[in-house]
Order: sequence, then C-alpha cells, then structure tokens
Amino acid sequence: MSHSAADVGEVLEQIAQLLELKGENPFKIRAYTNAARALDSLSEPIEKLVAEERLGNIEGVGKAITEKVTELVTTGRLSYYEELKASFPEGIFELFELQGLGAKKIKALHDQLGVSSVEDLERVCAEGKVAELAGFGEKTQTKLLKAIEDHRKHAGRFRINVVADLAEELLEDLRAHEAVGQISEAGSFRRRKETIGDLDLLVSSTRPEEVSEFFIHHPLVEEVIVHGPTKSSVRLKDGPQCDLRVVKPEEFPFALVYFTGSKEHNIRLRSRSLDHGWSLNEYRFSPAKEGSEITVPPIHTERELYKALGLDFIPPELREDRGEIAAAEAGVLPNLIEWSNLRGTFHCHTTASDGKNSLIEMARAAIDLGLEYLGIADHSKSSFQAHGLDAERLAEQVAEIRDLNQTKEFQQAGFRLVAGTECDILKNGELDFDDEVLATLDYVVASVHSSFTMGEAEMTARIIRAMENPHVTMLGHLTGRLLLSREPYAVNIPAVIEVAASTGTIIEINASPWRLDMDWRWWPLAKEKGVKCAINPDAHTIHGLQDLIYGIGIARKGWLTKSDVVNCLPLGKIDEILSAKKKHGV
DNA sequence: GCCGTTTTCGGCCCGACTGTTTTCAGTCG
Repeated sequence: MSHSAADVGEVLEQIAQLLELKGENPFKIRAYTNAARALDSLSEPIEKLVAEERLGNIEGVGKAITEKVTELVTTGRLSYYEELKASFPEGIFELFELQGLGAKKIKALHDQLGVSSVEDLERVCAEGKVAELAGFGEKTQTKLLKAIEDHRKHAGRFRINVVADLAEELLEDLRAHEAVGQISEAGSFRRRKETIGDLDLLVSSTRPEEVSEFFIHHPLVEEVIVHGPTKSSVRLKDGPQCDLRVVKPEEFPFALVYFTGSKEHNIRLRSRSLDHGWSLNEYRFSPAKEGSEITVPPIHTERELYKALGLDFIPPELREDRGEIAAAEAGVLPNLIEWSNLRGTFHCHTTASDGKNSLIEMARAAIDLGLEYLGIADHSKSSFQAHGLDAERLAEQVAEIRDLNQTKEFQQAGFRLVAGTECDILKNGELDFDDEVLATLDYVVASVHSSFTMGEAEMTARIIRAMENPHVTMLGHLTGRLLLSREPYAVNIPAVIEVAASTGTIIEINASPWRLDMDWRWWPLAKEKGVKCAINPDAHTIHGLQDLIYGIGIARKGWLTKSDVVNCLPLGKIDEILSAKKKHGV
C-alpha cells in the first residue's frame, strides 16, 4: 500500500486531533499540525524523501515524526496512530469540522454523552441533553444543530470564481461607504489559492461600528455569525463565510499582512522581526522587551513593512512559506507574470464539439479582451460525449480558420486564430488522430479524458508516450482533477515534468476554476527543469475566456514570469514555439 | 514534538468574540 504526501499529512493531522482530545501538551499538538502542513507542500514524492533519509531536512519534521512517517510510508501502517485511534470512535474526526466545536467540547460530549459521530451529536442536541452539561447551555446546543446543518449544506470550501464574484461586489459597496478608508481583500483569496474556505476583507476606518453595521446588513449577507465593532463574520448567499475586520488607518498595513497570511509566512515575519528587537502583531511593531529603548520604524504601506524587515515586497501569491522570504532577502524574487503580459491563449472549444459559441464569436471575444491570437482545440473523436471531431470535420474546421484569418476584420485587428485540437490520449498512450492528421495543425493539446482509474505507473507511461510524439505541443490538464468534485488521477508528476523538459513539451495551466491544473506547487520544479507553461482557459463559452485571470493567479503562485509562459509571446513568435518539437525532433 | 549566532533547555503568536460564567474557557484565525 502506498501513501501520498497528502495521505501522510492527513494521518499527522488526525494524530494532532487525537492528542488534543487526550489533552496533550499544545506545543506537541502544533508540532504534528506543522509537520502535516510541511508534507502537504512537498515538491517531490514522499517515498523518495523517505528512501533517501531526507525527511529530517524538512523544517518542522524532527526525529520522532521522521520515524513515524518512515514507518507509515514503508509499511503502510503506523502503530502509534492506530493505538491512539483505538481509544476514540472513527466518527470523531468529522466533529472537528463543525463550526464552533473543538477538542475540549468534543471530549466532554464523548465522555459524558457517548457522542461518537455527527449523527450522535444531532440526536443528543435534539433531546436537549447537551444544554444540561457543565460549560454548555441552550445557545450552544442550538448553535451546534445549526453547525451540523451548515456542514451538510456547504462542506466547507468554494471554487475561486464564486468567491471572486462575491468579493468584487462587497468591495465595491464597502469602498463607496464614507466611513471606509483603505480597503482590501485578504486571506487565501488574496493569495489566489485554488479553493477558498472563507473570504477575508479588511477595512481601515475611524468609525468601525458604522462599517461593521453596514457590512452585516449588506444584501449578500444571508446570516450573521458573529458581530463586534471590529470583527464580524457572516454567511454569504452563495455559501461562503465572509469575515470583515476593521482597523485604525495606522494599523492597516500590519493588519493586511497579518490577515493575508499565510500563517506560516507570518510566523517567519514575526521571528524575523524579533531579530530586530521588534514584536510584530496585526496592529503594529512594538519593542520586544518591556521598557526597552529600542525604536520601531514608521510604516505606512505593506512595502515599507517588508522593507523594514530587510525584504523586498513579497506579492501575496508567494506568501506560502516556500522560500519567498529568503528570495526577498537576497533580492531575487521573480518579476511575476501579469494580466497585461498576456498576448493570446490556446485551448478553447467551439460549437463544433462541446462549446457554446462559434469560431467567430470566440474570436471576437478574444479581440475584445485585447488578445492577438486564440488557439482553437476542440475535442477529438474518442470524446464522443463531447461531440469530438473526426479527421474530416477537423479538416473543415481548419479550412474555416484559415479563411477567417484572411478576412479584413482579422487582419485589421492584427488577430489570428490558431488551428489545433485537444487530442485524446488513448488508454495505451497513442493519440486519437494519426500523425498525418496532426501534421496539418498549428499545434496539439494532448489530454486524458478516459480510464481515470488506472494505476500510477500505467498512467504515467501513457502520458509520457503521448509527450514523446513530436506533434504534441502541450499537455492539457495534467491530473484531470475537478476541484471539490473529482480527485486527480494517479500520475507521477516529477516524471512527467522530466520528460516534458527532455522533449520540449509545454505544460498547460488549465485556468478553469474547476481545474487549475497543473497545480501551482509543481511549477517551481518545472521551471527549474526549463519546462514552458501555457495558460489556457479551456473556454467553452465567450465568458469562459475570462477564466484566464485565475490561470494568471496560479502562474504567479508558481513563481512564473512572462518569459516562462508561451502565451506572453507576440503573434509573430508563436509559430516558432508551436512547431519547435516537430522541427528539432524529440 | 521541534528548534538553536539568546543553542541541548526552555521557549513555542495572541487578540476578538461568544457563551457561560461572575472572572473565564473555548474556539477561531
């Protein structure tokens, strides 16, 4: 039995919860939580780290956790974990997901009422037994029932497009309020994580009560969870929770850094601050030692705050504690790609397969977005569920594209459609079209759309075989994941990256908020190996082209610059990069 | 349990809000 780093992280996370239930030392508990996070963001396979005895090099992983992870990865089991788990029922873990319920209360409910699952809890709440426990009351009982209902309804996380739309409206309305000074999104949304737990907003004001009051009465607010003068939490209409913090104007840059996170990034900033003799919190710098003569620097912006700590400004997307602080100190942070660098894109669909708009409609939408070229990549024939094209229909589409490119409209706009296909990678790694057909196209996106359940070795070999075809320009949505909906299929990503580098195959960032695949955590490795990126919207409608913005966010999280991303090249340079594999061989 | 140019012991972030208390514990971020 093999364990991915995510599985191992999950086990460590559960150990932390079990230790909490046992009332263990909080710092020991945090050590397990920290280690779980560290393993979640590895850039190489955990088996490799274990085999090469390099786990101990990871910060937050020491002797004890190294031993436990090694046992888990090599034997598929961990006796320490199993013994801990034996003292509590399996359903206990789900209770931790309920809002307002933590280890202390779970333990009381378990010990005194025998609660061992969400269903048990629902029953004892309904029976009124919870309100009778010491430290509990009527309100807690009612809140728990509500938390159970919410848990079932929302399951916690949201795709970024949902949150982005809500954020835009809330920010606009808050900005218009006269008591609002500075305002920003914060949290994981500002860091452009692939999914968002809740939306954090930050405002500066000298009249916080007015702003908080305005916020909780906003039409998008469905329910108020907590409400104080400086901190309010609400549930928004489309599901996510939204937290608003109101701070004084002079506190704003500190609060913005603090609430943008990540938590790990902040901890590093604080310890760095202590090196200067300053204590850093969400409001200010202050002398670290009581009665110290040390003075703290005046700060008006985030940039000044980083500068005071001897760091270049770190863009929010990079604040994940993945080396950004060392890079900022050394002055070698990458100049991240921006929307304005984009000159075109690839991988869009039309009514020929499963898209909702025609070639010309898609082209005009791209022109309106200011793009110089748009790659069309409709599905190939094996994707019959998506009305995939056979060789004949593909040839017709290519002819239509070539004709459109000759029109006055396109010529005057300096715009070109680029003819391609999203060609299925068949089960054995062969492609859905013959090489003669592929040779008639400007480029080829190769993607897996079937047999998702094959083993990792077989899937990896399948994809690598496709990349070895000189006609395959780029790899579509590498893992096939649908965020919050379908797990990625098993594939050895470092091995794929290696072959992408050796064959000159471009890898896509699929910018659809359902995919955001290849994941941002792998891009620094890909970039180091020299692999180029294409940011593709996988648009099925003209509106879908705007998903490119989410792809930009992921590219930035992956430390990519405009020179790493092929669609930052101007129209005149496109044919060269798209035909490089064919020309120079694999 | 982790960590270290305050280094092998003794720290480890801490403030806001809620509910149940009557001065504070639990939860969250």
